[in-house]
Amino acid sequence: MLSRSAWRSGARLRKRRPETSTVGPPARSRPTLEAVATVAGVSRATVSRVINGDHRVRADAAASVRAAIDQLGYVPNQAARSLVTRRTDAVAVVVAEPQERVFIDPFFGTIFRGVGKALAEHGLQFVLLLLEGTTDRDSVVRYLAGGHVDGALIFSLKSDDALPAAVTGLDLPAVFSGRPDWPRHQAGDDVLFVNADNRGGGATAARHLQSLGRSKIATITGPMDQAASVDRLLGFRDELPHLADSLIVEADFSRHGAARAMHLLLERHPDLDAVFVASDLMAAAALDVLREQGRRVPDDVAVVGFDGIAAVAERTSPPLTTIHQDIEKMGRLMVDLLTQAITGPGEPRPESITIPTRLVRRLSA
Amino acid sequence: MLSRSAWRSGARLRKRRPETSTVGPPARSRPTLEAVATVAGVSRATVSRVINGDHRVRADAAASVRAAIDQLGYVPNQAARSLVTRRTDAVAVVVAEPQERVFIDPFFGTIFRGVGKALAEHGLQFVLLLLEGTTDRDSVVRYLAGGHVDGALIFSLKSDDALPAAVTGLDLPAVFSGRPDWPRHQAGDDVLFVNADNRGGGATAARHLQSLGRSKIATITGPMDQAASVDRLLGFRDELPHLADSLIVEADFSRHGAARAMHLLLERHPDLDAVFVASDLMAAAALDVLREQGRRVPDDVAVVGFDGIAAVAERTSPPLTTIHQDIEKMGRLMVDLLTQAITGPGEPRPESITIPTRLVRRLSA
DNA sequence: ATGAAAGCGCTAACAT
DNA sequence: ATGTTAGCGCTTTCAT
Repeated sequence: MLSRSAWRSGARLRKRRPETSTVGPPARSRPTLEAVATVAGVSRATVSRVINGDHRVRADAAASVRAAIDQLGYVPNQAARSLVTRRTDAVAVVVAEPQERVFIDPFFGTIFRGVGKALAEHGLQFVLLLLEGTTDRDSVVRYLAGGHVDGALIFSLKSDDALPAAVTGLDLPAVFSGRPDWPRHQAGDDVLFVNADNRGGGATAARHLQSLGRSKIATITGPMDQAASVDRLLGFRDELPHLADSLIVEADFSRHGAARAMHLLLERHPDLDAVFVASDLMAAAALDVLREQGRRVPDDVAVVGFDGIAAVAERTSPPLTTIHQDIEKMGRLMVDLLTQAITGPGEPRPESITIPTRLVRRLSA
Repeated sequence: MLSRSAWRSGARLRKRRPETSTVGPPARSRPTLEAVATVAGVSRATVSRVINGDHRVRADAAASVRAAIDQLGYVPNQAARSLVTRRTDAVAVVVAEPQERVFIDPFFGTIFRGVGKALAEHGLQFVLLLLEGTTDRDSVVRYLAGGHVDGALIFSLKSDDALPAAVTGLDLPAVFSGRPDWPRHQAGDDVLFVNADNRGGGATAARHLQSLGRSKIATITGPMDQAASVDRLLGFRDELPHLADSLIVEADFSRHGAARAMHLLLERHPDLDAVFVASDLMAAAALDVLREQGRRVPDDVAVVGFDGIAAVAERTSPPLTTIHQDIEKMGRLMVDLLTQAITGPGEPRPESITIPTRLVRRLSA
C-alpha cells in the first residue's frame, strides 16, 4: 500500500528559471516540434511523421525537416510523447536486495547482462531501480505506477517482501525472477515468472554425491525465506530422506556466512565427506575453509555448488563441480515474457517458464 | 552526436487496447485527477493542491479528496506532471563501464550506496543506466535529453569515451566521477566533478614504502586511459623519480590482470621488496600470487593497495595496508553538487571537489 | 478557499 | 502528401 503523503516527493528542487535571465548562458529552452516545423516550413504533423518514420512524406520535405532538426538540436520531449502514446519504451528492473549482494554476487551481474542485451534488441531502455531500505518500496511503487516505464522485471527473493504484491496490484506488466511464494500469492494469480529447476538441481547434487560413494553428506543452504533456497534443499532431501538436521546449516548467500557454516559443519561432523552448497560464491568460501582445515577436496570432502557461473566455478581450487543454470538465458527469457505481456491482451497470454538445471562436473566432486 | 534514426526506438510494442474488451479483466484504465475530483465533489485544481501539499485547502475538502484517492487507487501520471513542471524528481546514474567491473569491483557498490542514500534524502529517484556496448551511448543520450531525469551522475572512467562530451552538450545538470580528461575538455569548461586526491595518494604510498626501508619498489597500475590510474602513478613517481620502467606494469583493475602483472614483476625482479597496487581488489590478487610464489608479506614483500574498502582490505591475508578514499562520501558529494546545479542559475555555482586520501595501515606494509 | 481555463509538447484522427 | 484539430493528465495563473 502506498503511504499517502509519499507523493510529495520531498524538496522541490529546481527553481523556475527566471524569464529575465540573470547571468550565464541564457537558459535556451529546448526547441519544440513547433520550432522545427517553423524552420522547416511545414506543419507539426509532418515533423512528427518524419521523426516517427512514417513514410508518407515527400522526400524533400523530410530532408528539410531533418535539416531543421539538426540545426536546432531538437530532441523529442518524452513526457509529452508518452502522455499521448501511453508508452515510454523503458523497462524497470527492480532489485529488492541489499546492495551488498547485488554488487557482489555474480548472479546479478550475469542475469543483468542477459536482460540488458535482450532489452536493447527490443529497443527498450534498461532502468535499474535499487531499493535500499524498506522506505524505498513506496517510492519505487510510485515510480512504476507513475507511468515511467512500460513494464517491470522484479528481483525480490525474500518471501515476505511487500513489493511483489504491490506490483501485481498495479496493472503494469511484470515478470518475476523465481517462483512466487509471497504470502498473498494464490495459485490462480496470473503472475509471470522465470524460474530454474532448483528442486531438480538439488536432487541431482544429492544423487551425484551418492554415486561417488559418499555417505556423510551435508549441505549449506541459502536463506530459508527465499523460494530458491527452499527448493534446492527440498530436492536434496528428495534423494536423502533420512538426512539429519545437524547436517543442514542455513547461510545467507554471502562468503562470510558460508565460511561460518562450513566451520560449524566441520565441528559437528569432523568425518563428513561431502557438502552441497547452495551457491557457487558460498561454495568457494567453503573450499577455502576446507583447505585451511587441512581437508583435501575432493579426496576427503567432495563439494558441489550451485549456479554454474564459469567466472567463479573455474577459478576456485580445485575447480568447482556445480549445478548449472543458464542465468543469462533466464534474463533473456524474462524480457521475452515481458514484451509479450506488454503487447497485451488479444495475444495469447505468455506462460511462465522453468528452465532445467544440470550437473557440470569439474574437480571438486 | 545523436544518430538521426535513433529516435525510432525499435518495435512499437504495445498494441492499443481494444476498446471493446475481449477477455480477462476489463482494462480498467488508471483513474485521473478528473475522476478523483468528481468522486470528491471538488474541482481538479483542489485535488491537485491536496496532492502537492498546498495548504490553502479546507480540511474537510482535503479529507474527502484523500478518501477519493484511496478509494480509486489514484496515482499521479508523471508524464503529465513533468510536462508542465519540467521536473521529474529522478536522477540518472550513468555507468559507462563493462558490467563485469560494475558488478564485481566493490568501488561501485560502495559509491552507489552513498549516492542512493543522498538521493533518497532529497526525494529523488535513483535511475541506474548501464551501458553495454558503444551502441548504447546514443540510446542513453536520448534518454537523458528526453527529459526523463532532472540531472545525471556520470561514471565514465575512460578518457576517450564519447559520453561525457555528449552529456555536457546537453544542457542537463551533470556531475562526473573523477577529474575530466576527455579530449574535447577545456580547462575553462564548467564541468562539475568529485575527485579523490589520487596523485597525493600515490605519493603517500611511495613515501610509506620508502620509510619502511624498501629499495626495490614496483607498482601495478590501473589502465592508463583513465585519469585516476594516471594520477596515482604520477604521485608515485613524484616520490620515486628514478623508478625504472620495468618496475611498472599496467593492469586493468581486474583480479586476473593484477595476478598476471604480479607474476610478470616477480619474473623481472625476483628481488623486489615492495609493490604499490592501484586498487584493493588488484592488491588482493597480488597477495595471492605472492603467497603462492612463496613470498612472505610483509617480510619479503610489502604491499600497499588503493581504495580503502574495508570489506576487501580487512579480509585479505595479511590485512591490506591501503590508501583510503572515502568512497561513500564521494557519492554523497556528487549528489550535493548535482542538487545545487539543478537548483540552477541564480544560486552561486557550486564548485568541483577533490577529497583527500590517507594511508590506513594494516599488516601488509 | 475554490473553480475555470489555459496551456506544457506531442501524436493521431480526420480533412483536404 | 500534408495540414488542422482535438486531446493525453496535469499544474497554475487568474478570477471569484
